[in-house]
Amino acid sequence: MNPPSQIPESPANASQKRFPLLLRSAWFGLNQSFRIRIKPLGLTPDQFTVLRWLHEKKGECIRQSDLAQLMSSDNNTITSIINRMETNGWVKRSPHIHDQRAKQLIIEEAGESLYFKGQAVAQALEDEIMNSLSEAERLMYLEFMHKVTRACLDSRDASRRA
Amino acid sequence: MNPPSQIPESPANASQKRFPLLLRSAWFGLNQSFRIRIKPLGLTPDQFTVLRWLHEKKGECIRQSDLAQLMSSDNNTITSIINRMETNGWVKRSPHIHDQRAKQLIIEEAGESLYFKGQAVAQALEDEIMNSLSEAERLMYLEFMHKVTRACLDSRDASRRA
DNA sequence: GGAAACTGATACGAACACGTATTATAGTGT
DNA sequence: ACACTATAATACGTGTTCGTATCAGTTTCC
Repeated sequence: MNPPSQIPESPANASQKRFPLLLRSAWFGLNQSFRIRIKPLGLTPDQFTVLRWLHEKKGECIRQSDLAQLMSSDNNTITSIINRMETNGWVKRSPHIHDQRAKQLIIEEAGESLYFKGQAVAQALEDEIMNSLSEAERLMYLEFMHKVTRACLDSRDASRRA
Repeated sequence: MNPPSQIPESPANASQKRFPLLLRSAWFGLNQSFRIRIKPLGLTPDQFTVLRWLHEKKGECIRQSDLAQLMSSDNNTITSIINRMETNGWVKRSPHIHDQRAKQLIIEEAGESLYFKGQAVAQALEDEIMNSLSEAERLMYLEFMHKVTRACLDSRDASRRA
């Protein structure tokens, strides 16, 4: 009675151009690709993201809640990620100078070394994806994406306040 | 010694326009906003996505592995989501006609009713986000996004085969 | 100075993501 | 018929996401 189970890939399917579906697939695809590629390093994508921020903000005082903001995440998630990474000796917690509730995060040498290895993989992946657009398209796309991302985060903040 | 902890929001920060960061923030923002808004329905975003596909593909024979493909997910995750949703009486598993290994997924009335309520919320959210672009920009953006999404999924598939 | 409101981090539990292994069934080639 | 390979679903373990509650320290306002 039913046609054989097939995944419609390219038919005139309107749902293929709906923003939420595209965003979900793009994120899952990118994340899964990156996960597979950095697995030999013993890193997960989220752990790499932590290392990236701590590297780029080195010299600044980054608290766990700052990292949560930077990663569009929350304090709960950061706590559990940092627990594992501290156990592995990639980052360490230091007391904050002015606020005794807060903990300053510092990237360790082992973590920095891992970061550099992961960064090469990340850059190659980013270039590969961005090559699907021409130079001119890419500039416009990133501009649009920036606006849309802003709208998504604003919507979240509005929903939280409501 | 260090400047006070602050989240740089708008400075000339090149990392603000990097695709992986934008994609991550957009996805997290959208997903978090949607989660908050449909929480009163007792649904999670992923459960809603399941309902959406089962509704849109109603009449076709959808196996769990088909759903995994449609959602850019995998069989493990689908199994556990369907377990919960079956317990709630929103979907049910039927034996597949031609393949005794497979299970056909069918949306129940309670699930369909929930879907319609969630769909109203989802559409409002999508419209709200898309309003950050003009009509012309939106068309171009969705076209670019489609290409980029395709590239992300292709990259994942290539990484899996490697 | 002191009560109230707020914030940073954590504990705990539910839901989701994903890797590996296992079982049952299908398909393939000889 | 037979071995070989592939696929559908599941069980189990680890890591991530997020809500709620809790505790300690901070800020605000009277």
